[in-house]
Amino acid sequence: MERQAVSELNPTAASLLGFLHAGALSGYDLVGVAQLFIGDFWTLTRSQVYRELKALAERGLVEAGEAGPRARRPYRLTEAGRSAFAEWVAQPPGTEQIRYPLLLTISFGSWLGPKRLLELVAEHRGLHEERLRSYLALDADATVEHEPYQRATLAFGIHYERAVLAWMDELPGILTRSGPGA
Amino acid sequence: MERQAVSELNPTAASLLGFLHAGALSGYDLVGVAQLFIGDFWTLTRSQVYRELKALAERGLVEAGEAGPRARRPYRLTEAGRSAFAEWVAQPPGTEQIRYPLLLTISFGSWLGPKRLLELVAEHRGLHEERLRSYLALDADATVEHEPYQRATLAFGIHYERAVLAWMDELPGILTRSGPGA
DNA sequence: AAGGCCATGTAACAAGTTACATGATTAA
DNA sequence: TTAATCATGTAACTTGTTACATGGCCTT
Repeated sequence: MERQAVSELNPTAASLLGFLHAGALSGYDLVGVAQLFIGDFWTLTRSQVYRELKALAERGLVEAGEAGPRARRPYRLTEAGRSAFAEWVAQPPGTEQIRYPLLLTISFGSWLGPKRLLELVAEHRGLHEERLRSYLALDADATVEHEPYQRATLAFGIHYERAVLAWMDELPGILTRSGPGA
Repeated sequence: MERQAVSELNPTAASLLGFLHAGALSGYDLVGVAQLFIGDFWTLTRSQVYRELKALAERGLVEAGEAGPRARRPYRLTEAGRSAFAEWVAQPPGTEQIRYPLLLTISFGSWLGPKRLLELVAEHRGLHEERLRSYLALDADATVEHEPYQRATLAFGIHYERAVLAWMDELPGILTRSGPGA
């Protein structure tokens, strides 16, 4: 059954190893860093991070240092961790996953009717506008030295948010044919 | 603590109830229907479906009929299930979740360099082209009577795939400044 | 020096995935 | 009529989420 070929890593764990290249960090810090750098397209929570750190420590890919104030425990990358990460990052990434509850609701839109649906969409629209604005600001901000890789992921966000907004803009036309609902 | 207010439903379970409005279906059938109608923006697996059906049956929201051939057990919506669904569908949907491993890899792109990254992107590109093609075909196909709600979700897919492709097209420009890698 | 807030972590539960099991059909 | 295939489901494990616990830090 081979529980673990050589060093199978899930993407979340691998990302943690990636961030630890910059120096030892506590679980709490890692959550912050991860949310900042990959949070827009890779959700993770604190509990996950702590669990992964514990598992990584058991596998010898990280080492916990002595606890500081507030039980803060810094984790340091080991050599094994370094090479496990290198192995992971070289692998072809899998396909994306999207879970969009608004689309579900629209799928079952016949229970609500176009009017109510468009209200719901309008509520979401603001969020997407705001995200786009913040992405564009980041993109324009020359003082933040983005390395090209961050620019690349940022560009994705910009394209994505624009697509969502464009889609929302054409929804009234799609939904209001064949009789108004509710 | 209130384990379950009146009829808390997760979106997956709610969708199953939604599909059961059209008549009794087995778990297997439900997987098929769901994959067809919402599979592009809401992943679900067989095991999940069976588990949810069992849970829904325990809560009286569906009823299992007698097993047919191959242990096929059809589930029928109850009145309670009907109203639980109605309640769910009326609620404002949550925000979307995206998990895109390719973006993760790009985030850690400094370990690979632009050349290798662009190869990875090229591999993914085909998939997105194909999805876009199939969406456009569906959209153009007038023989398939789409109700507007399906058109609406389809339109999302089209915008999304176009955005991904456009993003991929501008990646070489973003990544190849500041020295070629690998 | 007391009260409230915030950093840090854990535990319990829910949802998602992978691998396996079994019995009907179908085709050779 | 046996072997192959496929429909249907279950079990075991991994990942993700929510709620809670604790104790240092800051403010008054």
